[in-house]
Amino acid sequence: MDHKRVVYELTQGKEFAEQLKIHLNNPSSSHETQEILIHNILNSYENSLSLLTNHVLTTNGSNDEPHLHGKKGIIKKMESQVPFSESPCSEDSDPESFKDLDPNDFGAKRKTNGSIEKWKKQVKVRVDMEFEEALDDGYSWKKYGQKDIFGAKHPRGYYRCTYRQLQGCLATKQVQRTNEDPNIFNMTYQGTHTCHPATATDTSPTLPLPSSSSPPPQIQHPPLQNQLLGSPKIPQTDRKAITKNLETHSVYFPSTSNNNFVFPTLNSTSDGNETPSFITPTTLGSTYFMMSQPQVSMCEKIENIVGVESELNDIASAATSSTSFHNADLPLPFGDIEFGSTFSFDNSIFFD
DNA sequence: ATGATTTGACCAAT
DNA sequence: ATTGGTCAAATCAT
Repeated sequence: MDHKRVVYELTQGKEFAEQLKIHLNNPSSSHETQEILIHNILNSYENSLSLLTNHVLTTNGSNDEPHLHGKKGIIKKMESQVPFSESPCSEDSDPESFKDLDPNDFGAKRKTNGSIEKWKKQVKVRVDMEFEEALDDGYSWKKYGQKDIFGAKHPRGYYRCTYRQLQGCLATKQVQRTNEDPNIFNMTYQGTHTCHPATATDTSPTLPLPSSSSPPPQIQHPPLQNQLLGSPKIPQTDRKAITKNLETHSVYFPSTSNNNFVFPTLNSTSDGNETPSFITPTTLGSTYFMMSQPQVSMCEKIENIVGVESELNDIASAATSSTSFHNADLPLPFGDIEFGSTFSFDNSIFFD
Protein backbone atom coordinates (compact mmCIF):
# COMPACT_ATOMS: atom_id res chain seq x y z
CA MET A 1 0.00 0.00 0.00
CA ASP A 2 1.31 3.33 -0.98
CA HIS A 3 0.75 6.01 1.54
CA LYS A 4 1.34 8.71 -1.01
CA ARG A 5 -1.30 7.34 -3.26
CA VAL A 6 -3.84 7.24 -0.53
CA VAL A 7 -3.03 10.80 0.36
CA TYR A 8 -3.33 11.68 -3.25
CA GLU A 9 -6.70 10.06 -3.61
CA LEU A 10 -8.01 11.73 -0.51
CA THR A 11 -6.65 15.02 -1.67
CA GLN A 12 -8.43 14.52 -4.92
CA GLY A 13 -11.63 13.82 -3.13
CA LYS A 14 -11.22 16.93 -1.09
CA GLU A 15 -10.63 19.03 -4.13
CA PHE A 16 -13.65 17.58 -5.83
CA ALA A 17 -15.69 18.34 -2.77
CA GLU A 18 -14.44 21.88 -2.76
CA GLN A 19 -15.35 22.24 -6.38
CA LEU A 20 -18.76 20.83 -5.69
CA LYS A 21 -19.22 23.41 -3.02
CA ILE A 22 -18.41 26.12 -5.51
CA HIS A 23 -20.79 24.69 -8.03
CA LEU A 24 -23.58 24.35 -5.50
CA ASN A 25 -23.26 28.02 -4.81
CA ASN A 26 -23.27 28.85 -8.45
CA PRO A 27 -26.77 29.11 -9.92
CA SER A 28 -25.47 28.57 -13.40
CA SER A 29 -23.80 25.34 -12.49
CA SER A 30 -25.38 22.44 -14.21
CA HIS A 31 -26.75 19.44 -12.49
CA GLU A 32 -24.54 17.27 -14.60
CA THR A 33 -21.48 19.06 -13.42
CA GLN A 34 -22.42 18.43 -9.88
CA GLU A 35 -23.21 14.84 -10.63
CA ILE A 36 -19.78 14.31 -12.07
CA LEU A 37 -18.13 15.93 -9.12
CA ILE A 38 -20.05 13.70 -6.81
CA HIS A 39 -19.08 10.79 -8.92
CA ASN A 40 -15.46 11.67 -8.65
CA ILE A 41 -15.66 12.27 -4.94
CA LEU A 42 -17.07 8.83 -4.51
CA ASN A 43 -14.41 7.43 -6.73
CA SER A 44 -11.74 9.05 -4.69
CA TYR A 45 -13.13 7.36 -1.63
CA GLU A 46 -13.37 4.09 -3.43
CA ASN A 47 -9.84 4.30 -4.64
CA SER A 48 -8.58 5.27 -1.24
CA LEU A 49 -10.34 2.35 0.32
CA SER A 50 -9.07 0.09 -2.34
CA LEU A 51 -5.56 1.20 -1.71
CA LEU A 52 -5.97 0.75 1.99
CA THR A 53 -7.27 -2.72 1.50
CA ASN A 54 -4.58 -3.42 -1.01
CA HIS A 55 -6.93 -4.79 -3.57
CA VAL A 56 -6.55 -2.62 -6.52
CA LEU A 57 -3.17 -2.98 -8.00
CA THR A 58 -3.45 -6.15 -9.88
CA THR A 59 -6.67 -6.40 -11.69
CA ASN A 60 -7.64 -3.37 -13.62
CA GLY A 61 -6.23 -3.19 -17.05
CA SER A 62 -7.37 0.24 -18.01
CA ASN A 63 -4.46 1.97 -16.51
CA ASP A 64 -2.77 3.15 -19.56
CA GLU A 65 -4.82 6.01 -20.60
CA PRO A 66 -3.08 9.17 -21.28
CA HIS A 67 -4.16 11.91 -19.04
CA LEU A 68 -4.53 15.37 -20.16
CA HIS A 69 -2.91 18.36 -18.76
CA GLY A 70 -3.73 21.92 -19.12
CA LYS A 71 -4.91 24.73 -17.06
CA LYS A 72 -8.50 24.05 -17.78
CA GLY A 73 -10.82 23.58 -20.64
CA ILE A 74 -11.16 19.88 -20.84
CA ILE A 75 -14.56 18.99 -19.83
CA LYS A 76 -15.16 15.36 -19.71
CA LYS A 77 -14.16 12.16 -21.24
CA MET A 78 -15.57 8.89 -22.22
CA GLU A 79 -13.55 5.94 -22.99
CA SER A 80 -13.72 2.60 -24.56
CA GLN A 81 -11.16 0.25 -25.81
CA VAL A 82 -11.55 -1.68 -28.94
CA PRO A 83 -9.34 -3.64 -31.19
CA PHE A 84 -7.57 -1.58 -33.67
CA SER A 85 -9.38 -3.02 -36.59
CA GLU A 86 -12.82 -2.44 -35.25
CA SER A 87 -14.93 0.58 -35.48
CA PRO A 88 -16.07 2.19 -32.28
CA CYS A 89 -19.50 2.02 -33.81
CA SER A 90 -19.44 -1.52 -34.96
CA GLU A 91 -23.06 -2.11 -34.15
CA ASP A 92 -24.69 0.22 -36.55
CA SER A 93 -21.97 1.60 -38.62
CA ASP A 94 -19.63 0.01 -41.01
CA PRO A 95 -16.08 0.77 -40.09
CA GLU A 96 -15.10 1.75 -43.53
CA SER A 97 -18.10 3.84 -44.23
CA PHE A 98 -17.69 5.45 -40.90
CA LYS A 99 -14.19 6.27 -41.78
CA ASP A 100 -15.21 7.67 -45.06
CA LEU A 101 -17.83 9.81 -43.55
CA ASP A 102 -15.66 11.13 -40.84
CA PRO A 103 -12.09 11.78 -41.73
CA ASN A 104 -11.51 12.67 -38.16
CA ASP A 105 -12.25 9.21 -37.11
CA PHE A 106 -9.18 7.15 -36.49
CA GLY A 107 -10.99 3.88 -36.49
CA ALA A 108 -9.39 2.43 -39.54
CA LYS A 109 -5.79 1.99 -40.34
CA ARG A 110 -3.83 0.28 -42.99
CA LYS A 111 -1.17 -1.15 -40.81
CA THR A 112 -2.43 -4.61 -40.18
CA ASN A 113 0.46 -6.86 -39.41
CA GLY A 114 0.00 -8.42 -36.04
CA SER A 115 2.02 -6.53 -33.55
CA ILE A 116 1.71 -4.58 -30.42
CA GLU A 117 0.63 -1.71 -32.59
CA LYS A 118 -2.47 -3.57 -33.43
CA TRP A 119 -4.30 -1.80 -30.67
CA LYS A 120 -4.94 1.77 -30.34
CA LYS A 121 -6.48 4.21 -28.01
CA GLN A 122 -8.52 7.02 -29.34
CA VAL A 123 -9.14 10.16 -27.44
CA LYS A 124 -11.35 13.05 -28.19
CA VAL A 125 -10.49 16.20 -26.44
CA ARG A 126 -12.24 19.45 -26.42
CA VAL A 127 -10.38 22.39 -25.12
CA ASP A 128 -11.08 26.02 -25.04
CA MET A 129 -9.07 27.95 -27.52
CA GLU A 130 -6.92 29.50 -24.88
CA PHE A 131 -6.18 26.21 -23.24
CA GLU A 132 -4.89 24.16 -26.04
CA GLU A 133 -2.08 23.07 -23.84
CA ALA A 134 -4.61 20.84 -22.25
CA LEU A 135 -3.80 18.45 -25.01
CA ASP A 136 -0.70 17.54 -23.17
CA ASP A 137 -1.11 13.98 -22.12
CA GLY A 138 1.91 13.74 -19.92
CA TYR A 139 4.09 11.91 -22.35
CA SER A 140 6.93 13.34 -24.24
CA TRP A 141 6.31 13.24 -27.96
CA LYS A 142 8.26 14.16 -30.98
CA LYS A 143 6.47 15.14 -34.11
CA TYR A 144 7.64 13.29 -37.16
CA GLY A 145 5.09 14.23 -39.72
CA GLN A 146 1.98 16.05 -40.69
CA LYS A 147 -0.46 15.07 -43.37
CA ASP A 148 -3.47 16.56 -44.98
CA ILE A 149 -6.22 14.04 -44.69
CA PHE A 150 -8.82 13.57 -47.34
CA GLY A 151 -12.05 15.14 -46.21
CA ALA A 152 -10.54 16.68 -43.18
CA LYS A 153 -10.34 20.38 -42.82
CA HIS A 154 -7.26 20.16 -40.72
CA PRO A 155 -4.05 18.21 -41.14
CA ARG A 156 -3.21 15.28 -38.96
CA GLY A 157 -0.09 15.36 -36.89
CA TYR A 158 2.03 12.31 -36.30
CA TYR A 159 3.98 11.90 -33.13
CA ARG A 160 6.17 9.26 -31.66
CA CYS A 161 7.64 8.85 -28.26
CA THR A 162 10.64 11.02 -27.65
CA TYR A 163 12.45 7.99 -26.29
CA ARG A 164 12.00 5.92 -29.36
CA GLN A 165 15.68 6.04 -30.16
CA LEU A 166 16.97 5.87 -26.65
CA GLN A 167 14.77 3.15 -25.34
CA GLY A 168 12.97 1.78 -28.30
CA CYS A 169 9.61 2.95 -27.08
CA LEU A 170 7.23 2.43 -29.98
CA ALA A 171 4.30 4.40 -28.74
CA THR A 172 2.86 6.81 -31.25
CA LYS A 173 -0.04 9.11 -31.44
CA GLN A 174 -1.91 11.12 -33.99
CA VAL A 175 -3.54 14.41 -33.32
CA GLN A 176 -6.12 16.03 -35.48
CA ARG A 177 -8.70 18.71 -35.10
CA THR A 178 -12.18 17.67 -35.95
CA ASN A 179 -14.06 19.20 -38.79
CA GLU A 180 -16.97 20.05 -36.61
CA ASP A 181 -15.16 21.98 -33.99
CA PRO A 182 -11.53 23.02 -34.18
CA ASN A 183 -11.51 22.93 -30.43
CA ILE A 184 -12.10 19.23 -30.47
CA PHE A 185 -9.12 17.06 -31.09
CA ASN A 186 -8.96 13.45 -31.98
CA MET A 187 -5.91 11.92 -30.47
CA THR A 188 -5.16 8.36 -31.36
CA TYR A 189 -2.63 6.45 -29.37
CA GLN A 190 -0.97 3.36 -30.68
CA GLY A 191 1.46 1.02 -29.12
CA THR A 192 2.74 0.83 -25.65
CA HIS A 193 4.97 3.14 -23.78
CA THR A 194 7.91 1.08 -22.74
CA CYS A 195 10.10 4.03 -22.04
CA HIS A 196 11.43 4.91 -18.65
CA PRO A 197 12.49 8.48 -19.08
CA ALA A 198 14.08 8.70 -15.66
CA THR A 199 16.71 6.30 -16.84
CA ALA A 200 17.36 8.34 -19.90
CA THR A 201 18.17 11.53 -18.14
CA ASP A 202 17.92 12.78 -14.64
CA THR A 203 15.39 15.37 -15.54
CA SER A 204 13.31 13.60 -18.05
CA PRO A 205 9.86 12.27 -17.39
CA THR A 206 9.55 8.86 -15.97
CA LEU A 207 6.85 6.38 -16.48
CA PRO A 208 6.51 3.86 -13.75
CA LEU A 209 6.75 0.21 -14.32
CA PRO A 210 3.51 -1.51 -13.63
CA SER A 211 4.97 -3.57 -10.87
CA SER A 212 7.19 -0.90 -9.52
CA SER A 213 6.80 0.20 -5.98
CA SER A 214 9.40 2.84 -6.24
CA PRO A 215 8.57 6.47 -5.83
CA PRO A 216 6.72 7.83 -8.79
CA PRO A 217 8.96 9.55 -11.23
CA GLN A 218 8.49 13.01 -12.45
CA ILE A 219 6.87 13.65 -15.69
CA GLN A 220 7.84 16.14 -18.26
CA HIS A 221 5.35 18.26 -20.00
CA PRO A 222 6.37 18.55 -23.58
CA PRO A 223 5.70 21.66 -25.52
CA LEU A 224 2.35 21.58 -27.13
CA GLN A 225 2.70 24.00 -29.91
CA ASN A 226 3.41 21.13 -32.16
CA GLN A 227 -0.01 19.79 -31.43
CA LEU A 228 -1.74 22.89 -32.53
CA LEU A 229 -2.08 21.59 -35.95
CA GLY A 230 -4.92 22.06 -38.26
CA SER A 231 -5.35 25.70 -37.57
CA PRO A 232 -3.59 28.61 -39.08
CA LYS A 233 -0.05 28.63 -37.97
CA ILE A 234 0.46 30.28 -34.73
CA PRO A 235 3.02 33.03 -34.69
CA GLN A 236 6.20 31.97 -33.03
CA THR A 237 5.64 34.36 -30.25
CA ASP A 238 2.27 32.90 -29.46
CA ARG A 239 3.58 29.41 -29.63
CA LYS A 240 6.30 30.26 -27.25
CA ALA A 241 3.82 31.71 -24.87
CA ILE A 242 1.75 28.60 -24.95
CA THR A 243 4.70 26.45 -24.32
CA LYS A 244 5.76 28.53 -21.44
CA ASN A 245 2.34 28.48 -19.98
CA LEU A 246 2.35 24.77 -20.19
CA GLU A 247 5.18 24.53 -17.84
CA THR A 248 3.22 25.86 -14.99
CA HIS A 249 -0.32 24.76 -15.52
CA SER A 250 -1.82 21.46 -16.07
CA VAL A 251 -5.02 19.53 -15.87
CA TYR A 252 -5.34 15.89 -15.98
CA PHE A 253 -7.90 13.19 -15.90
CA PRO A 254 -7.39 10.51 -13.41
CA SER A 255 -9.27 7.52 -14.47
CA THR A 256 -11.75 5.91 -12.25
CA SER A 257 -11.87 2.28 -11.51
CA ASN A 258 -15.17 1.15 -12.79
CA ASN A 259 -16.49 4.07 -14.63
CA ASN A 260 -16.03 5.57 -17.96
CA PHE A 261 -16.64 9.06 -16.85
CA VAL A 262 -14.30 11.23 -15.03
CA PHE A 263 -13.97 14.80 -14.32
CA PRO A 264 -10.86 16.74 -14.92
CA THR A 265 -8.85 16.52 -11.81
CA LEU A 266 -7.21 19.67 -10.85
CA ASN A 267 -4.26 19.21 -8.72
CA SER A 268 -1.82 21.47 -7.10
CA THR A 269 0.93 19.30 -5.92
CA SER A 270 3.94 21.15 -4.83
CA ASP A 271 6.37 18.39 -5.26
CA GLY A 272 6.88 17.27 -8.76
CA ASN A 273 7.94 13.85 -7.76
CA GLU A 274 4.58 12.30 -7.96
CA THR A 275 3.98 10.22 -10.99
CA PRO A 276 1.18 9.55 -13.36
CA SER A 277 -0.27 6.14 -13.15
CA PHE A 278 -1.59 5.57 -16.54
CA ILE A 279 1.23 3.57 -17.88
CA THR A 280 0.36 0.06 -18.58
CA PRO A 281 1.99 -2.86 -20.24
CA THR A 282 -0.37 -2.60 -23.08
CA THR A 283 -2.25 0.19 -24.62
CA LEU A 284 -5.48 -1.12 -25.86
CA GLY A 285 -8.49 0.14 -27.60
CA SER A 286 -9.80 3.57 -28.01
CA THR A 287 -10.74 6.22 -25.64
CA TYR A 288 -13.00 9.08 -26.23
CA PHE A 289 -12.73 12.17 -24.21
CA MET A 290 -16.12 13.54 -24.84
CA MET A 291 -16.31 17.20 -24.49
CA SER A 292 -19.42 19.22 -24.34
CA GLN A 293 -20.20 19.14 -27.98
CA PRO A 294 -23.35 17.62 -29.33
CA GLN A 295 -21.70 16.74 -32.57
CA VAL A 296 -20.06 13.81 -30.93
CA SER A 297 -21.88 10.90 -32.31
CA MET A 298 -24.42 9.03 -30.36
CA CYS A 299 -22.71 5.95 -31.54
CA GLU A 300 -19.63 6.90 -29.68
CA LYS A 301 -21.59 7.77 -26.67
CA ILE A 302 -23.34 4.49 -26.50
CA GLU A 303 -20.29 2.57 -27.34
CA ASN A 304 -18.44 4.15 -24.57
CA ILE A 305 -21.09 3.78 -22.00
CA VAL A 306 -21.76 0.17 -22.58
CA GLY A 307 -19.27 -2.32 -21.37
CA VAL A 308 -16.57 -1.94 -23.86
CA GLU A 309 -14.04 -1.20 -21.25
CA SER A 310 -14.54 -4.40 -19.37
CA GLU A 311 -14.07 -6.38 -22.51
CA LEU A 312 -10.87 -4.61 -23.17
CA ASN A 313 -9.73 -4.97 -19.69
CA ASP A 314 -9.96 -8.64 -20.27
CA ILE A 315 -7.87 -8.24 -23.32
CA ALA A 316 -5.43 -6.12 -21.45
CA SER A 317 -5.22 -8.64 -18.67
CA ALA A 318 -4.60 -11.38 -21.10
CA ALA A 319 -2.06 -9.39 -22.95
CA THR A 320 -0.01 -8.54 -19.94
CA SER A 321 1.30 -10.91 -17.42
CA SER A 322 2.58 -8.18 -15.26
CA THR A 323 0.76 -6.09 -12.82
CA SER A 324 -1.62 -3.51 -14.02
CA PHE A 325 -2.40 -0.43 -12.14
CA HIS A 326 -5.70 1.00 -11.60
CA ASN A 327 -5.94 4.26 -13.36
CA ALA A 328 -6.66 6.21 -10.31
CA ASP A 329 -4.39 4.35 -8.07
CA LEU A 330 -1.37 6.35 -8.67
CA PRO A 331 -0.61 9.88 -7.90
CA LEU A 332 -0.54 12.31 -10.68
CA PRO A 333 1.62 15.30 -10.62
CA PHE A 334 0.38 18.47 -11.98
CA GLY A 335 0.43 21.71 -10.34
CA ASP A 336 -0.80 25.22 -10.23
CA ILE A 337 -4.27 24.46 -11.30
CA GLU A 338 -6.93 26.96 -10.82
CA PHE A 339 -10.13 25.12 -10.80
CA GLY A 340 -12.32 27.84 -9.56
CA SER A 341 -15.23 29.67 -10.91
CA THR A 342 -13.84 29.61 -14.40
CA PHE A 343 -14.21 25.94 -14.67
CA SER A 344 -17.25 24.76 -16.46
CA PHE A 345 -18.36 22.13 -18.81
CA ASP A 346 -21.33 20.96 -20.66
CA ASN A 347 -21.94 17.32 -20.51
CA SER A 348 -25.48 17.33 -21.69
CA ILE A 349 -24.66 14.89 -24.40
CA PHE A 350 -23.21 12.53 -22.06
CA PHE A 351 -25.79 12.63 -19.40
CA ASP A 352 -29.04 13.08 -21.15
C1' DA B 1 25.72 23.68 -31.70
C1' DT B 2 22.06 20.92 -30.75
C1' DG B 3 17.55 19.33 -30.84
C1' DA B 4 12.81 19.93 -32.47
C1' DT B 5 9.65 21.04 -36.16
C1' DT B 6 8.25 21.60 -40.89
C1' DT B 7 7.28 19.90 -45.21
C1' DG B 8 7.78 17.67 -49.62
C1' DA B 9 8.94 13.12 -51.17
C1' DC B 10 8.58 8.39 -50.86
C1' DC B 11 6.29 4.02 -49.98
C1' DA B 12 2.67 0.68 -48.91
C1' DA B 13 -2.07 -0.47 -48.82
C1' DT B 14 -6.29 -0.24 -51.06
C1' DA C 1 -4.56 6.34 -58.85
C1' DT C 2 -5.58 7.64 -54.30
C1' DT C 3 -4.76 7.91 -49.57
C1' DG C 4 -2.41 7.57 -45.22
C1' DG C 5 1.93 6.95 -42.80
C1' DT C 6 6.82 7.73 -42.57
C1' DC C 7 11.29 9.59 -43.89
C1' DA C 8 14.62 12.99 -44.08
C1' DA C 9 16.54 17.40 -45.51
C1' DA C 10 15.71 22.08 -44.53
C1' DT C 11 14.41 25.21 -41.26
C1' DC C 12 13.58 27.01 -36.76
C1' DA C 13 14.20 27.56 -31.74
C1' DT C 14 16.93 27.47 -27.78
